[in-house]
Amino acid sequence: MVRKPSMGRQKIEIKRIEQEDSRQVTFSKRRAGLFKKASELCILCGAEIAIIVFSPAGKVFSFGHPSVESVTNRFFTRGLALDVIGASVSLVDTHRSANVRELNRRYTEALDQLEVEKKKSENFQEQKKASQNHPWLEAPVENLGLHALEQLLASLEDFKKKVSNRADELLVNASMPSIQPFMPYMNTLNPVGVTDLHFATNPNDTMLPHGYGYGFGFGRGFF
Amino acid sequence: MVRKPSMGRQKIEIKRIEQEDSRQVTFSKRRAGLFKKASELCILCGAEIAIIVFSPAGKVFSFGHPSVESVTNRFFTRGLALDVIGASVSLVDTHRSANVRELNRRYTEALDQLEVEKKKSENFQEQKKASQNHPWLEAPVENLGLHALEQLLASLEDFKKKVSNRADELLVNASMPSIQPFMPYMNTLNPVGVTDLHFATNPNDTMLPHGYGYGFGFGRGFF
DNA sequence: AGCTATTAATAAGT
DNA sequence: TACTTATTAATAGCT
Repeated sequence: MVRKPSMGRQKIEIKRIEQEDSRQVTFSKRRAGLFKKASELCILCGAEIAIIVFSPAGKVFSFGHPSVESVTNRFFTRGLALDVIGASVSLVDTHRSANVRELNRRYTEALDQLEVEKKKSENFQEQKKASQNHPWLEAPVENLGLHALEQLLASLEDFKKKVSNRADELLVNASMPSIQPFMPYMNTLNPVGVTDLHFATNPNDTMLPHGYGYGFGFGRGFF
Repeated sequence: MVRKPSMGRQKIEIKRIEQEDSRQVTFSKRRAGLFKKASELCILCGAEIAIIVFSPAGKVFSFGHPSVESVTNRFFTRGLALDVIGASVSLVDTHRSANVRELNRRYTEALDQLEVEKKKSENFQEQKKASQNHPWLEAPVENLGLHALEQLLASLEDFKKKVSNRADELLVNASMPSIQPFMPYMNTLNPVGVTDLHFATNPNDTMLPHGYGYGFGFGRGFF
């Protein structure tokens, strides 16, 4: 047999793949990889995970352990006590109203807290603006002794950590799209899903290609 | 220095990790890995992804591009014609459900925002504490954008050189007693940190831990 | 939190 | 779409 001189895996930059074919291949491979990782995380750590993936073409794929619905329901009703949730399932109007009132109360409460926190941050920002220009960078190093230099370097190290933390913060929290207009339903076309039925995972997971109309109202039955 | 003969990565079976501590660590590492993979898939292929993860302790983490809300809405309304949605329940019920859903969404949103704000405050407190010895190091890092941070790091680098030169002077002129405590700082101060700013995560994603200490029955424990 | 030795994932090529 | 292979990326076990 003649050996094939494969280039093997090459390093790639994480940016949009322009080549259509490669993009599709990469999508398939990586989606499979993602679901596998999720599955492993569930098994290894007992986590509950829901993943929904729309391909650029609009195909849907989902992974859920124990199921997408259970996890999303839990997510969207989080913060509500069990009795509240349980009561809501009854679908009795009276209870539903009570649940809505409770939810509303908590929402108001959260907004109040948010107000307080924002004020804190504002205060903080104003305090800091005074030193905006970093005048300490012009510090008279020439006059310092070795010991002082050591301390200075220690402080610089702390400062560098702050900068790193800030960078992390930006990367993680940067643009929380939280406050944005409610997404209209049906704003995208939904083509037909493809096959991805075989996958070595826990049978208790759901890992599905979609394309067949599949509807249970968002959060319905819980309020 | 004697080097440590780390065992390196070992092959593991994919089954529940019984050891509590290891499970925690693995959960954190792999959750991070999962979100990173998701982020890359979004960027590389233009996919839209929502991930919701509940740790065994009940803590929630989510990833969303463009947001968990938009993806889940798209998912749960997929394949349902508008009239079907309307017909499934009475008009009144439908509208009420929509309102409750919206309320719930805003509540969730508010909790997320709160999360971010609290983190900011925490960061602030830590910085305040850290910079007490050198109050002049108190710069408004938390107000800076990535670009500003890069500039700041550049300045920091210049400053570090000044400090280094000064240290060299002292060490050359004096009889070298305390080189040891000095060097470690030099290493950590190296401005390679600038590269950290370019982590390839799309700022349009949301990647959040949830529910720190809000006493809704979640968020306790280490996960 | 960091650090390696390894395993696991995967970009290209077929 | 599936298989192969050379590499890169993720991470298990320690500190």
